[in-house]
Amino acid sequence: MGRAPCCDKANVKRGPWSPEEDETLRTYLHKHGTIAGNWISLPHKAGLKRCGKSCRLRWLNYLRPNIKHGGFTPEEDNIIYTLYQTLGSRWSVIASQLHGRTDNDVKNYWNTKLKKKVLLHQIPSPSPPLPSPPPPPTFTSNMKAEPVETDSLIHCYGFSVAPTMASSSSVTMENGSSNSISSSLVHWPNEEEDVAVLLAEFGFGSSLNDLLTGYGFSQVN
DNA sequence: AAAAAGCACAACCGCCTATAT
DNA sequence: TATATAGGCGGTTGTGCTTTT
Repeated sequence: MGRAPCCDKANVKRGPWSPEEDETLRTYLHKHGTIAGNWISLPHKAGLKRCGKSCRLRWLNYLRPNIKHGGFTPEEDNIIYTLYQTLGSRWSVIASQLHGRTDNDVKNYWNTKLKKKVLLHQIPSPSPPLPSPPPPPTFTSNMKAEPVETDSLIHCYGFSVAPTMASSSSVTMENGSSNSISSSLVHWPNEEEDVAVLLAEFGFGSSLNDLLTGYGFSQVN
């Protein structure tokens, strides 16, 4: 049995949002907030003939305050390119490092413009090519993290990055052998959200310093 | 001026994950 | 522990605008 659809597609409006619908959604969310109730029931409560997912997307990508559209700066180009090289197409993580940008915006920008710029070498390569990450391990037990504080500043592609907490964990493989995984919460300067995925995903079997060095970071004392 | 092609971006689709029951 | 459900995400498509022929 497949998953039940999130809404009755025959009875919801699709396609571009009208200014009236935008205003209805904006007014409702200003009054009730985005966490009151849930997105699925929101359209009915707000009086919209839309799928809840569509409302969520419209709010997050267009109506939310402080959203920036278009006009990406060269600095933003570099950030996107750098993070794309490191993380791949993890647009939500990349967008979280750019104030006011949405994952959809960054994704569209990459697919329509930035990718071509890179092919035409209009974006300077910021560092030697990154090594291929090892394949992700398969876990058979829960990880136990042991936080290790580190206060070293690290430089990468022109960014100063401070790993606020490194952790090493013991993991048992399917074949019974054990190994360790290093991860770090990386805080981008002037950003509220940490990039926890940067090292955790690829860090299997290496120390934190080995990882950082391997990915083009150089330590600054 | 009209048609075709290209482009930008909003929106949808379906899968995966987290969480509640 | 299993199942159902909502949220979140990345890939893809649709649509309208602009540029080219």
